[in-house]
Amino acid sequence: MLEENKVNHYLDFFDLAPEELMSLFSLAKEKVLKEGDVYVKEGSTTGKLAYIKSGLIRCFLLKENGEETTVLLRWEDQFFTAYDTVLFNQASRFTYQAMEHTVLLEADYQVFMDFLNKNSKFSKAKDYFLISMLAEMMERVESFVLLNPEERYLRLLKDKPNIVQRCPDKYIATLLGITPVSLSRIRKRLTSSSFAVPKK
Amino acid sequence: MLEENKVNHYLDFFDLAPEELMSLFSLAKEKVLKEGDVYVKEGSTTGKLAYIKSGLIRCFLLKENGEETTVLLRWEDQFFTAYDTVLFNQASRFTYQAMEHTVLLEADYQVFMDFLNKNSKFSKAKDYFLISMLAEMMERVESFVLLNPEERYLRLLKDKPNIVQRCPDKYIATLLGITPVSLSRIRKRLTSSSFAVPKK
DNA sequence: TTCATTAATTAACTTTTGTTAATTCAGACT
DNA sequence: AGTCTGAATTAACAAAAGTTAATTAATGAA
Repeated sequence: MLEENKVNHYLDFFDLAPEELMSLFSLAKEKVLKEGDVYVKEGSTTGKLAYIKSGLIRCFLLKENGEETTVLLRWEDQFFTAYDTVLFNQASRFTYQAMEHTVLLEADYQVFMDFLNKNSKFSKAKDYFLISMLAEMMERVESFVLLNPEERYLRLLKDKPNIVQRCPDKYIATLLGITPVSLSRIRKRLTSSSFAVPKK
Repeated sequence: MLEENKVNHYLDFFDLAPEELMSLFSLAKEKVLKEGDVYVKEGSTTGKLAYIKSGLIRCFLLKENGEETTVLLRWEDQFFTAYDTVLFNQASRFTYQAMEHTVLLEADYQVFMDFLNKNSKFSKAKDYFLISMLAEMMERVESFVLLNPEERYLRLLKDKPNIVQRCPDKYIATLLGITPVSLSRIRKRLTSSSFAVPKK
């Protein structure tokens, strides 16, 4: 289960009674991943909804040339799904891998949603995953049309300063839509312009 | 109202009875925009959900230097909202403008959602806007991390071939995260490599 | 501690994009 | 037809990013 302060946050946020929140959690089971473990493999069709209690998950595409492109990074207190399966109803083109020791609460997406649909008390909770994910993706799209690669890197540092210590640069680079070589140059430019670039 | 074939599509898609679908439409009213009309202005706090019966809407940010960056294009049969207001609960940073004669069905977002929440028959319809918007934004994010500007342009042409005739290049360019000059060069490169670039 | 492996940086070079400005093109209006 | 306006193209140059490969740094296992 969750810690006291997070439970209270969700009670408030979803506007639920404690028993109601408990009934939601009863649908989920805990899953522990160690660094490097694959949670969802390319080709998988398991429609899971997962909440990250702690840790870091990387969603990436393995290209024909053997290179990996990071599409998403999800960390503690965020939800995620293999969105190919849940949104597009197809086998996952992506692999979801733990970048560090990670603890998930996972539930079957459809079972969870059906449960939420049975009682309108849950309507707020039901929207939460979709809305928060959509909000984040909109911000991500904005960052691509409004910012250049250097600015996107700075924004990521602002959003999640310790990501640099938790995830290799080569994965961060492709997440930003650039190559690792280019990210290295950006870091150098920032350093030489007296910006405090986080050490690895 | 909608044409017969679209009504049938939504009855099927949302799994509703005709009367139920009608009750949804009764919440919306039609709004006609002519080319250049502003639908939502920067600073607005009206939380509307709109369905585009026909036409094309551009969502853009006006930057300090006077330049406009297109963040979204939405066309016929798509939903949209001033997402700043609905997702982030803040005044819109963006302006939504009709690029051509456009007919909308609009409803107050909160009134509409509250109505849908009252009856679980509507749960599928309720998710539809969020899921389809999220799916599209995920594809957009993918296009930025997996494709270069030329490939993003080609993908847009594939998704919506007539967009080139309906929207000036300078707006398409910023939507792709590049400058109008760069898009012009991409079009030239494609032409000279015997690709059939659509005429304006 | 040493060795092997992988990540990150640097270098050299090519390609693309950004920027600014000039030129050409197309549509709207008188 | 002629003029005006803004879009699109082109040009010229600077800046940044991609690519490939070499070098250095960091990490982990024996």
